[in-house]
Amino acid sequence: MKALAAQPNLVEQVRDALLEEIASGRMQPGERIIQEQIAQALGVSRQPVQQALLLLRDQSVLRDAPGRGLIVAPLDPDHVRHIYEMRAAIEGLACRLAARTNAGQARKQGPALVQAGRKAVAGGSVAKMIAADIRFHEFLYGLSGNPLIAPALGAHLTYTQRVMGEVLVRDQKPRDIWDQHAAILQAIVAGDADRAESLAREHLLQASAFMVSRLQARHEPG
Amino acid sequence: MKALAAQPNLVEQVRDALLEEIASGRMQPGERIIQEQIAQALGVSRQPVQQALLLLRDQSVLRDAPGRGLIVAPLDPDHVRHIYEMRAAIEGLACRLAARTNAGQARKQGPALVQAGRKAVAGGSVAKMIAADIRFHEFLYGLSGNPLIAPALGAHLTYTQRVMGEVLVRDQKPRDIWDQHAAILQAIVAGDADRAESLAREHLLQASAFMVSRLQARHEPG
DNA sequence: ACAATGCACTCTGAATTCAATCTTCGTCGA
DNA sequence: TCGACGAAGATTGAATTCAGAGTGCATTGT
Repeated sequence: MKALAAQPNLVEQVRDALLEEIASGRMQPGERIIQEQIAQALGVSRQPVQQALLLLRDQSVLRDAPGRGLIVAPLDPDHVRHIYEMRAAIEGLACRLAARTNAGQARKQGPALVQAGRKAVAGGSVAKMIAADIRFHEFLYGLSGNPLIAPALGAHLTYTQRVMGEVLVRDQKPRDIWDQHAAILQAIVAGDADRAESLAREHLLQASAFMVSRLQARHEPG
Repeated sequence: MKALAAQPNLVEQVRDALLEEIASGRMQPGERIIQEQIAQALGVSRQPVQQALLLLRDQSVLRDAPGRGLIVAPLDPDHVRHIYEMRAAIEGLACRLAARTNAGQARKQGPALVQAGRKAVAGGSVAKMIAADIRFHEFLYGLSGNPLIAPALGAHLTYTQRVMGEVLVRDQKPRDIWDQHAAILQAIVAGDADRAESLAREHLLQASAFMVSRLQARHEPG
């Protein structure tokens, strides 16, 4: 018999709902968070809301605004740079580990993801491009065999998602990223750990430079 | 005027108290956590306790034990290995960044920490050795200029602290780690990012191998 | 004697209530 | 007219209460 999936508790549900709101842009950076509002909107009490907010604050998706509670963390270019630095380091590790221990699974499941990504780009929907990109990166985390990687990057990925949403809407050069993804995958399949790591790093550093410059361009003249 | 230190809220205090209990070994791995007990022991209600537990669970200091609440996460050798992999990647990044941007501060404040560490080793107190080690590593995080690094490793450091406590009590070869620390510092001061990164990685991979082997040796015959 | 069933107790997740703090708006005085 | 003081309102942190789920023990039947 199959274990029936215990529905996640309210805290998880609230957290996911908030992440969705933020990632989609329906909650703007800087926007103030009022527990009671969230609670009413979701039809729960303030208690699980408060706990979910605590978790999000701890992962700096939200930020303390002394005196006025919590706000959605702004899309600070510096912060974006910091996030990509972390991602470069950790995903580099993920690819190194994946190449060393999981080349087989990479060969089996990877190409489908790359293909899906290229299709999303061809389709032109920003949301789908972002979703495909994130799925690919999460796939890498899984391949690594180190269960600490995914949660460590979870919050940052959400943030990244927001940034990509902001940036890609009007400026899309996402074609080449799937070439890079394919190259990374190839290195993993080949079991070349050093190469997989350095490709992943380069990929993210490039993405970082791109995102930061776009964000700054958007802020300065604005 | 100095911002008067708002005393941390109860959640923080409870979390720190629990971390202290766990790190010191007064709470054993596998031991069950009962909210009401903690609350009474600390003289607060269950509410802040519950929130602190949530945070600790999210950082896998605690673990779900389905049906019986939360337990202190056991000292699993695999988990230790995973932690050190992460640390190697992230601290490698920290040292690279530090070398690139903060050599001056490293030169000014680093040597004192190394000296303090060597003194702690000479003194023979395990608690002080651990404290000095952690202070040095946190110093590195600060030098990096990336504020995401410290919180990302915070929980893992606590865990590491526990492991070191378990291991070092009866088996101490901690002399050379301060030579390694000194070498890392030197590379940072010299602004040699590549060298700083690779030294940091090596340092942690060695530490990992040491800790894991000791833990396994302790588990298998026991 | 052993296994299965039922009951009581414990514990957690969630809701509700309470108190303290911070903000903001209005008014008064210089 | 500008600034300071004060009161009212809003909002959060914390305590208390409530309900549901699970465990373990006792009891009963084979």
